Amino acid sequence: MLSIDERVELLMRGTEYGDSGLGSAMREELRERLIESDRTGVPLRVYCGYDPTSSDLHLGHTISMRKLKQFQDLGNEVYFLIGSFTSLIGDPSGKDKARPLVSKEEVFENGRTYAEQAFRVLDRAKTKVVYNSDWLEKVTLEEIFHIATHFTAQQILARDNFARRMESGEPIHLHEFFYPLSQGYDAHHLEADVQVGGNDQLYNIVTASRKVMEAYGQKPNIGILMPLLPGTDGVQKMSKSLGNTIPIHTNAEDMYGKVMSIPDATMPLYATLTTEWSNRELAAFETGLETGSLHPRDAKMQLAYEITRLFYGDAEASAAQDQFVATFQKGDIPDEMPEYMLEGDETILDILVANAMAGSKSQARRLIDQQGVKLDGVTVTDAWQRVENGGVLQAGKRHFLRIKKAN
RNA sequence: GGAUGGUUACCCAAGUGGCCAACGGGGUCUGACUGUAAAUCAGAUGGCAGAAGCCUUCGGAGGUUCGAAUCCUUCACCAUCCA
Repeated sequence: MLSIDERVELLMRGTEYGDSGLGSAMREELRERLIESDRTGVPLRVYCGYDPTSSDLHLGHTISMRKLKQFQDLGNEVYFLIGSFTSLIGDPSGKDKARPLVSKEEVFENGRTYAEQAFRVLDRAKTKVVYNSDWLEKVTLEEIFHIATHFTAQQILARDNFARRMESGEPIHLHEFFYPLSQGYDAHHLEADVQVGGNDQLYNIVTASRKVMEAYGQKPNIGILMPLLPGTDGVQKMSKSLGNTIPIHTNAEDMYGKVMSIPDATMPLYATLTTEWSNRELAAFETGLETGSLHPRDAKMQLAYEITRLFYGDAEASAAQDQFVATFQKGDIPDEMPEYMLEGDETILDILVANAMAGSKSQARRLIDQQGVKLDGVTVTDAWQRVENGGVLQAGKRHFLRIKKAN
């Protein structure tokens, strides 16, 4: 068993508060709560909420999940909360616009897949999956009033995203005010000792949740705030709506390739947040990059391998790596690719469309015009060319199709 | 309840009778260059059509006109401000 100090160090690793006072206050509370837990033998109750507004979890979500895993490995009780109620409101955090509302059916469908995907990181047997609609749906208006008396409009409007919207005349809907209160209610209901989340959750986790818990006479939860992971563009936060995600639910090749597509400057952040490298390995990685002793390409390959390995294991990760080297570094064709049986005398144009390598015939023509289509390595110039004897058709850099002749 | 503004392609946004398949930006795609990327440069970006050309699109429906994203009528939705 790790000492208290070691545990605090581990659990606070990678956190980001944007305010050193808050960070050290949280660290101190965590230490006290761990000591208390040791004394009483009651594990800490730790949770993180996920709003299932889209169907897939991505690498950004795994940051908080890895943190939950650390708590879990230390014997604490972990709740994976699915925001089946709160996602109907839409978290205004970090948003300059109100979120579009999602339907209830969608939310539950997504919630199910979330939990499944989460077990790629978390220990299934030790994780409790809960849905906040189970209790939030039953909260009475009276109770809402009771909670709301602890909040002021000024306080909420002072949050910079609301302030910006006030400034620019963007609408602020009243229901958005209730998001932080609902999240606070979750913490209260779960009697949470610790709540993990992205640092855009500062208000929800630290201010709102603690306020609500205090209103109920509970010990306020400790916030463990993690930085947000930028997407594959390296700039904006990873988010499905921006299309810059690395989904968990994919395959090893895709994951490896997507990690390889992040900009160089983003590598250290990814290494810190999404790998299980020790502090020492991490330091070696970073100094290697700084001093130039580690080639950025090789560094990124290490990173891509490590991230892929965590989800798919060594065998698949190294297969993905081999394939990546072959296709992108050597320009070979990959070993595996979809196949297509010739039916008659289809033209290349037809085949491209039939196999979704182009969205329409017009698109396929453009692709050919732009010299983006190759048959067995030879650039196709004639859209009406036939593929008599089969071969490998390539569209762009990464889409391949093995065409076979029917017998 | 009153006043005003708005609804244009994946997103933002220009266009206020013909030169509009619709400026510009973002995104995306392709090519070049690379270290795989990023950055940069070039091109493309509704559909059908081997060229010409045709068809569909500017919130919905109807109308005026030789001709409408642009004018009129009407419906729907959204927002801001003042009560």
